[in-house]
Amino acid sequence: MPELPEVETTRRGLAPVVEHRVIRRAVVRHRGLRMPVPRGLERQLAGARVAALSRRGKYLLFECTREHGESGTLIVHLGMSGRLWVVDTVTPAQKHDHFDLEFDNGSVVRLRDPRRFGLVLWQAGDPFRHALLAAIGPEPLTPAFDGAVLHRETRNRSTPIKLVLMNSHVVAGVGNIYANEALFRAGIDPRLAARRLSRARCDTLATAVKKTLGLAIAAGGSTLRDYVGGDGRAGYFQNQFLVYGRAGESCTRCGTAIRELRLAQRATCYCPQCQKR
DNA sequence: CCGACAACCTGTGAGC
DNA sequence: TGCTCACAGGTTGTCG
Repeated sequence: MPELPEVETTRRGLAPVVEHRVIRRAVVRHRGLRMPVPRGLERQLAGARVAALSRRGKYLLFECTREHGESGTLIVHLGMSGRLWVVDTVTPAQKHDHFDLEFDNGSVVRLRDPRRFGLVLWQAGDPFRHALLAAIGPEPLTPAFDGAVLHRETRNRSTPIKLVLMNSHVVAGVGNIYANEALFRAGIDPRLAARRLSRARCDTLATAVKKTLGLAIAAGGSTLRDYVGGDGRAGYFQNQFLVYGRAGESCTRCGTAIRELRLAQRATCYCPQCQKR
């Protein structure tokens, strides 16, 4: 999927189009996403104004208000293959276009998600009352995530450090690509048992996560297959990958061949020279 | 609580 | 060309 940088890129592309605009109608063509698209969502959205488009981890939050009645939030997650971008009302929906948000100015925000691991949900009132958002870990790009958090979260775990980074209850939004990249940047072997990470290396790793995500956002995210941001443009961070997808190629830092193995069925790429246990 | 694993679903590319 | 298999950016639920 889009990881945090791709979701943030999508958010930045969509925000100028949707913020302060009124939703004319919502169209649901397929309710069978990872969780069912709630019945009555179309009614909740029609006539509502999007006050703000925000993000929490990999979740996009369309914060909706209305003149009369309760405000609430449209929660969208892109799963593995979801894309959200702007079309116009005459653009025909294609096979995997499951959801549209049509605005009063004729812009249509369209969700395409072939694998249907994504989510389209509604939460009345405070969106963080939703169980999915309430359970999520700190935002990695804020001070709420740091070496101290990582240290605390790793003390009692024997699982590989990479899987802790990818655990959304520990830190929000870090997926497979950026976990690999951040561990390289921090010089840490992805297989290292989490509890064996020293306090100092927790600081290094937290910093590396922030750096990696920040650079990726600045590059507009990574374009794999046909991902595009909310403004329809491709990201280019994939050209800056240091280890991900580079098995057999030489390490940019030391020249050693990058290796690949599987952790929890996920491709794990690392430099055996630069990354230590 | 932790950890390993299957499950959800479709598309694509590699290998034969 | 076409078949089969492994794998792809994520997350949840189940079971030990």
